[in-house]
Amino acid sequence: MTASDKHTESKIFDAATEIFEEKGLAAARMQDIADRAKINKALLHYYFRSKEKLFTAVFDKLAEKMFKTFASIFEEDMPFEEKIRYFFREHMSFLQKNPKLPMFILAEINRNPKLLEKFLSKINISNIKTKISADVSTSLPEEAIPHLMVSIVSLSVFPIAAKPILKGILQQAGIEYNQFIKERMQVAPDFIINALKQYNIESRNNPKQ
Amino acid sequence: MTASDKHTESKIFDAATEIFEEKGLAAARMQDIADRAKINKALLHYYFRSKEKLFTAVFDKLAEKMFKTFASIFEEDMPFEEKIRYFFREHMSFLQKNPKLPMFILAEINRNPKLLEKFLSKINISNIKTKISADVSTSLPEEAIPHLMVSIVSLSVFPIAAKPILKGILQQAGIEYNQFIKERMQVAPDFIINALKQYNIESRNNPKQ
DNA sequence: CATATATTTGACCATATAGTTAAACCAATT
DNA sequence: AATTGGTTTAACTATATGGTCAAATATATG
Repeated sequence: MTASDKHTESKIFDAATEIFEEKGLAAARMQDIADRAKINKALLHYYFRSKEKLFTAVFDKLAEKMFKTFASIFEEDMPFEEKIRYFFREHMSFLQKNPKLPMFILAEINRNPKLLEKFLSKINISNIKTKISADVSTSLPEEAIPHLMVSIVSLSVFPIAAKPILKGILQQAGIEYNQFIKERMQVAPDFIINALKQYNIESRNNPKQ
Repeated sequence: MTASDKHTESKIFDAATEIFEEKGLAAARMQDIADRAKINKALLHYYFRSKEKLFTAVFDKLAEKMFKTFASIFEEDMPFEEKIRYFFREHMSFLQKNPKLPMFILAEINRNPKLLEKFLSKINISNIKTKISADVSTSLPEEAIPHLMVSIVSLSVFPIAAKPILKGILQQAGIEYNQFIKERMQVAPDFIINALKQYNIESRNNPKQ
């Protein structure tokens, strides 16, 4: 048993991850995966019975990886503002290192919503709402929490998911994409915190009831 | 020549639009398109020489449709706040009627960035920056304009592009997706305007130089 | 060492799929 | 009615692709 032999399964898995992330399920070719893993195509079917099974293995791993990064909003014990800033730093630098990840997850779930079910069961929404609610209870009504969450995710994920388009447009404006994303780690939390502060001010001037 | 004969080409085009939007280039099948158009597969090749050509025709039309909806930010002659609200109403109700559109464009450009070039040449970035800049010149420094633009697009497009995921998560929280999007037409512009107001307040308290 | 077990490969197979072709059909023109 | 030109179809081809298999090779075990 040579050194490389032992990792055959993980070599295949890694190659499959690259190909699937790049091309998506439909455009990915088993032969391409075999080539990238530098093994015979039949070995793919020896370790993973079918393309579908191999894809599911890869997707589950990547979806796990993706959803995990959202946890940092909830786990850390810090003031709300600091938490938002922390989240954007952590989350966006993670995404910058895995730029294909969000688009892959979005596109594949879009084409097969069944892929989502496994992960939905792991998420406890009301728990999340409660935690965020505690953070911003002084400034936001309960109903606004889901909107705040969606805004946070939109502002962090979209600029990465739309990388090729954004990169192209920024280029025309003489702006470097990676630098722009770096700035966003600061700009986006500022934006959110400002919006909430302003809300606070307005609700103090016009209190409900 | 019967009534339906005349529309063969557009029947094919419409069917292709549906299939491509739903499945993407790689997963779309010429046979499926023919079936949906209720014609023979050979007719596809009679009117559009190849799958690639048919796809390009469809993509160009849809990309045009997509990018056009952003124009409303720039063309209308109204105060900035009103313009933002107008944009979210127009843009998001358009997207709600075409929910597959943003994901289709994003995914296909992601897999083949060459598709972008044709449209980049049509966009005059500095012109757009100038227009927005004039709107918000009192409250925002020049460098912040691209970030504002990206935030606006993120907040409007992402919740539609991520529809299947968002719908699933909202369902768990007992929230109806379409109602949520309707609310967002109001919530998102509020959010943006609040953020800018607050920025204004802070920069007045801490003026540069 | 001999036997069993797991891994790897090259050569296949069946099917799906984009694309082609030649003939049929239809509608207008003379 | 015959001719012409555009349209439509059924049948077909070539190739790509996921998947299989039996033989070969390596590895572990008695």
